[in-house]
Amino acid sequence: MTGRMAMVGNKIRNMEEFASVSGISRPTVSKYFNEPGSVRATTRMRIEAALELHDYRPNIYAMNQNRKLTKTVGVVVPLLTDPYFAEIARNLEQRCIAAGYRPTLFSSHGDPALEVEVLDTLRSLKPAGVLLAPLGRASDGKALEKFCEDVPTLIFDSSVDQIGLAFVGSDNFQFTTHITDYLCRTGEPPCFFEMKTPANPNAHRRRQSYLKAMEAFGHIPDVISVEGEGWGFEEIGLLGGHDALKRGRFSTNTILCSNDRLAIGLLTACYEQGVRVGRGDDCPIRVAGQDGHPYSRYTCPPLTTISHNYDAVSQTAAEALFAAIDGQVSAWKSTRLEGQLILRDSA
Amino acid sequence: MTGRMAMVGNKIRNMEEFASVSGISRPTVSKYFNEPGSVRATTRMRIEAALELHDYRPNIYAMNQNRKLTKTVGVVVPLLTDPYFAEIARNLEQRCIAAGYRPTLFSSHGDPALEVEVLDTLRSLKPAGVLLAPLGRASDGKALEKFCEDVPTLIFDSSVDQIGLAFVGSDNFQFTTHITDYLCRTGEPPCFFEMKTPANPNAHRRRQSYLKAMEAFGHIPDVISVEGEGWGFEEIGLLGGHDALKRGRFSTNTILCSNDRLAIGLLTACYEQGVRVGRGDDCPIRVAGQDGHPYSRYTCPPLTTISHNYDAVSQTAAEALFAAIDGQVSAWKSTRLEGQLILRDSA
DNA sequence: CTATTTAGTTTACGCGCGTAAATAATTCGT
DNA sequence: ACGAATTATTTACGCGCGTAAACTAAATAG
Repeated sequence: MTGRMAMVGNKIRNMEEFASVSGISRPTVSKYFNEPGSVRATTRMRIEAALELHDYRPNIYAMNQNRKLTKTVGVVVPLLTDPYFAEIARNLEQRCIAAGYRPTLFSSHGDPALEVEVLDTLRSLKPAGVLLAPLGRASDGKALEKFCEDVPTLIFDSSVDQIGLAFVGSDNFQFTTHITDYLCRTGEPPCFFEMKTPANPNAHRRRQSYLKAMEAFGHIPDVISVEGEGWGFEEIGLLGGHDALKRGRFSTNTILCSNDRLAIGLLTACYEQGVRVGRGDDCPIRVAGQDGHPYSRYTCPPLTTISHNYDAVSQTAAEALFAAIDGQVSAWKSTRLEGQLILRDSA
Repeated sequence: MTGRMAMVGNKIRNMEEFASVSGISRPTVSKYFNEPGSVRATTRMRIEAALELHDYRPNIYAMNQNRKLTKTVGVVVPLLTDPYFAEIARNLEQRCIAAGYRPTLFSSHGDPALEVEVLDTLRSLKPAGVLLAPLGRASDGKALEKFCEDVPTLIFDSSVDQIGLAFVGSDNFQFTTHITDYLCRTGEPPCFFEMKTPANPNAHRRRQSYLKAMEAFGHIPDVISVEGEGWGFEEIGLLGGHDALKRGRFSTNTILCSNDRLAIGLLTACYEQGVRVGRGDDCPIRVAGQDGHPYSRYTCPPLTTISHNYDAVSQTAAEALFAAIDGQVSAWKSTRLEGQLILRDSA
């Protein structure tokens, strides 16, 4: 229930009118809307009292026309239909609102051309800042770089060069090292299941990290790279999994997937071939993922994975952006947060 | 690759400047940006040639300030982290772009208060129209109705009274009747697994439809309503499923779930209790869902479901809205599209 | 080639608000 | 209670573009 009731019949058309009914001058009312704390408490209360009665809202187009920086914050993710990005976008959105910004959500839908268009649209919105998760490998690096010069942009999730204000994401080396370590300690050392041409640079880090970890533990690594383009990871995992299973491609009984969506597809392939997955003695293989995907709890068996710290990533990203918007200049830096191992039945 | 290159050094600051460098008067340039087809072909080409060289974009705030209706179209869904809504939002977004509108995406995040806030925000954006999927039962009906009076709004997915321009969604009666029929013909008649207090009115239609279908087939219905509030359907299905399995609550070997997300949770519960699901003789139960959730292909076993016709729903919804925006008045009507049975291994 | 239609140009105003400068009123410290 | 500091008011201008009116140039028809 908002407090708006008993509105007086005559609608307020603009700030001028609202100022007169509230008994405050227009410039002061203007100040109030741009920063409620910038007017005296008594004045603020009088304005808010008038607001209750007349439910006036300033015209956002007129507001933003002259302002150098708007209160808009753009949030861009590569693919909103991926629950991982949907979840982190939701998280960021709420932080923006809490900080007094107006978040606007965009998805590149896995398409580099669309990503550039989104950036163009965003530029014309004159946002105070942008939280951008690039497509990765497929991104138009030049376009991203140019955009970052024009608009205060914080890169998250997957880093592309050293652009923008800063980078915040997960420590993919720690992810893979940690879960590889776990798998080695609890059973056969894992082979690594991944896409041959991943869309995301994090995938490369994870493979490298797997190779390094296996070497450190004195095991022979085995990477299974499956075909498949685009962002339909589950389907790629399914098809690649079927193929690898049929050809006996897995050299150990433990499979570490490059990400959870791939693992979800692989689990389905295992199921369809009657291969029971889990850590029990009756299970011929174990499967683990990486990301802490919202659905990883509900796979069969529930997926052992190493999860992003969603809260910490989005909090760090949002706060870094807001600080930069507030003028706190600081050198570019990369923050990579550790993930948390989530032990479930699949491995 | 956009055609923008070789930009001249001096940046264009406004339409006045752009008009002069393109050799066209400002009012004509203004007409062009509002409707490229409204200027002569030769003029259009001259403007577009200048556009290649100078990459000017009109200030959208100044544009929208005076225009009665903007080119913005709001797309509102109850929960963007639900891949079903994410998918339909993506679909609608692309149709808006194709039709020359600027879609803006909003999620109510399952919160009625947020839904009202989204509507308020939307109102101040002066959108040409809105595609709104309400939260349902929890929505503030008064607020929705008032909003629909102010803004051309098309309701989709779940209908709330007879508000807005029209309603477009799926025919939930057909959904449940069809899949119930299938289940009855291929094995034991199903019992119905649902939430006791569903957030969405479609759930009520589905239960009623189940009851009616069972009666028509001469079977005794059995509805299992599980506890649980909110939008975490998988979790509710998981907990409710565990409970129902332990207590031997399912009266037949076939379970029809009110929706796919509930089914996903139930499948996990079955797995965790060692109950094999499928239509084979070795499987003690069958499970079916409803919605055609993007992940239903990847459950174990893959989920038999009845799928929304995503394309048809979004196309019908978008076209109805665009027609209304173009001034084609027509009486309120409700369009409910049939779903398609997707046979997989779970039932 | 002229009459007529169609499209572009000039000119001018207004939208709703940000914002600056000078001034007036209020608050606060002591 | 007084002067100093803070905050509000008055006045005025401009942002970038939509849009209307009167006019002029170009395209089209016959």
